[in-house]
Amino acid sequence: MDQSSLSSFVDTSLDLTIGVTRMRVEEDSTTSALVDELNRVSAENKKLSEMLTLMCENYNVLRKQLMEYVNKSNNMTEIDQTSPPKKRKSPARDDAVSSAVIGGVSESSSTDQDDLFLCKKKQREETVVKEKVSRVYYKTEASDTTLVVKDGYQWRKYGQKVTRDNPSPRAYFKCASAPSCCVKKKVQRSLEDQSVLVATYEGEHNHPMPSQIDSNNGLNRYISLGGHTAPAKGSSSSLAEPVTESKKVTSPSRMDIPDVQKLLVEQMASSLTKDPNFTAALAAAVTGRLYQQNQTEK
DNA sequence: CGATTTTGACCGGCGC
DNA sequence: GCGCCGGTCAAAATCG
Repeated sequence: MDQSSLSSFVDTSLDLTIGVTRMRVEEDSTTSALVDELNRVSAENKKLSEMLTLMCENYNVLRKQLMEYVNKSNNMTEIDQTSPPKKRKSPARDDAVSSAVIGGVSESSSTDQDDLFLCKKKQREETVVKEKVSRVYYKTEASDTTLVVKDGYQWRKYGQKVTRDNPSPRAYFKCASAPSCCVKKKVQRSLEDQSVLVATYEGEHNHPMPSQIDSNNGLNRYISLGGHTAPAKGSSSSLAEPVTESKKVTSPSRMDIPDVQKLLVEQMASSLTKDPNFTAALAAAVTGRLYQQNQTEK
């Protein structure tokens, strides 16, 4: 992904928090000061508009790339489905459902138990052969010791381990939103920045997000969808590469493109609206525009 | 009292 | 074959 194309809308830290109050000019202030102020506001307003335009363009480019990527992934799925599974012996009970559909969103009259069998079977094969793995960074309070990431889905924790490469414990979650959904995620604090939670998602949800509100109102601040890039450092307002990095996208269930787009838009919007610099600049720009209109009407 | 979390035990892969 | 390590299981503890 082209980093440079993204960097343009990353930095919203322009000092655009102009003194709006300054516009409440006292009556005895000179006209030239007013004109200067107006010019400045207009210039900044223009700059903001350009930033917004650029951001929209970048978003469109990203969306296009995502679409292409998803399409490519789907093609790969069809190819990979012919490849033989690797080792790892299956449990005995798997034989009972060996004729079941593996891969693909198997639809059917299968019972919940069958779903679980399939789920486990699929899961095992996916971990070896094909798996969609994405990594997401979340900003949290450094003092927050919980490994909870509010991403809109419901998760059930089934384990916690301290790994060798990172002293902070890694928590293991399974999707609890739907019984037949076997998406897993691992959450661990970043080695480099303890205030950043690294969530690694495996698999794809085969159901809609139960609560999209939660994903925006969560305690954790979303930083990026990204691959192996380092988590954003320093300013918490940084927005890293908004790309879902996947190792091999060949898991059976197809990605729901509208959902992904929606999620992407929500996450971008959430990141922007939570950025104090951006909101301040936006407020200043809107106020400036209103003020400008008032002046022209007079 | 059911649902959820915690945590030690267990399992399988992998490198030596 | 052995030990290490990551991942999962499941009984116990905790919570609402």
